[in-house]
Amino acid sequence: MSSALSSALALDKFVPYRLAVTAGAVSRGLSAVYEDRFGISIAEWRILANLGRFGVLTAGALAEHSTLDKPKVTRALQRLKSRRLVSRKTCRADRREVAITLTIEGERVYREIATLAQSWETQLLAALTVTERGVLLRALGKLDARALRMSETQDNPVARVAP
Amino acid sequence: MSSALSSALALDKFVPYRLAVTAGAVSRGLSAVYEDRFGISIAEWRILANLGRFGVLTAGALAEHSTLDKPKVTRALQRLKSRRLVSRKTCRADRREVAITLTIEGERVYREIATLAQSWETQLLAALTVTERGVLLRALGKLDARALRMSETQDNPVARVAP
DNA sequence: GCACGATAGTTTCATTTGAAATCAAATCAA
DNA sequence: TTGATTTGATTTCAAATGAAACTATCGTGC
Repeated sequence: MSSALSSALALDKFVPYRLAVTAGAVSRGLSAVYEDRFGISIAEWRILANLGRFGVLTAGALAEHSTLDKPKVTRALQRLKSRRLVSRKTCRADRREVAITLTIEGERVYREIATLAQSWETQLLAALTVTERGVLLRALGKLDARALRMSETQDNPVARVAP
Repeated sequence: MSSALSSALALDKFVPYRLAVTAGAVSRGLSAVYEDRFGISIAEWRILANLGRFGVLTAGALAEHSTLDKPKVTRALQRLKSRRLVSRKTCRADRREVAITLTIEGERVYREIATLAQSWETQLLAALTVTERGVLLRALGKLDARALRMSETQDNPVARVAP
């Protein structure tokens, strides 16, 4: 019935669209698990996760690792600080920087959520074969790198993407 | 140096995180291409794309197809309407529904962006082998379905995910 | 018919967002 | 030094967001 354009874009095979949809569904599904149980937002969880993984980080490093913008990091840290899950200390060497670490309580919460997140992921990945999981992760890495590279060269008229 | 927790979650292998990061990079990269050139937002493009693909759709169907919430659809439609890229008509059969179609100009813009988007995707996918592309799309589909299913059964204590 | 609840779409409003401005400290140049 | 510039982090503020309330219409039972 509905008169689609002859040369219409096949959205169901269009990778940017499919990525956005799946990432959204997965993100909402997982965050629901810890948001209502711990009152932790996605941004807050990303920060906890990176602190759990890397130990000490500055606010800027956190922004980079967790791909959050600076104001989001500042605000998430304020909430985490007020709940005593992280502690902040201006760096001796460069007093513009703030070193962030998990408190004991922060580590406890991190570990609880990490366990939950991991078992949620296990259930999710049960939908895939082992091979598919490997290819998926590798493909995501390649696409990520390529997308960033394309964005860079986009703004910069001198540089070109290699063929 | 940085004292990571012994049992830390390996973020670089954690699928929900990797999906979010890659989807974000790809989405930003692509939208930059049409946002500055056409002044079309992501939500607006999704609507154009679905109209281009399906011809006529109600606002509700658009929301479902494009995974946007209702207010977002309403507002995106207002902007598209004011730019005369879509036309609205209340349905004869059920006068609560509004049938949306692309105008001639809307079709033109749709086709232009679709062409751009497709060539952008081609450049992106050059990072992957043909096999990887296939596996990626299939995996995304499976993950999407599974994530939705897990979210449903989460809220509903009776249902359980099959093993 | 007329009340009832359900559904499509819009609007409201308190919250969230993020680009740009700001502040503070470090680094560079003269 | 001292002024100019850059960099890390925070704050501001206008715009976007989305849950809930609302409006309009539909279908159903009485």
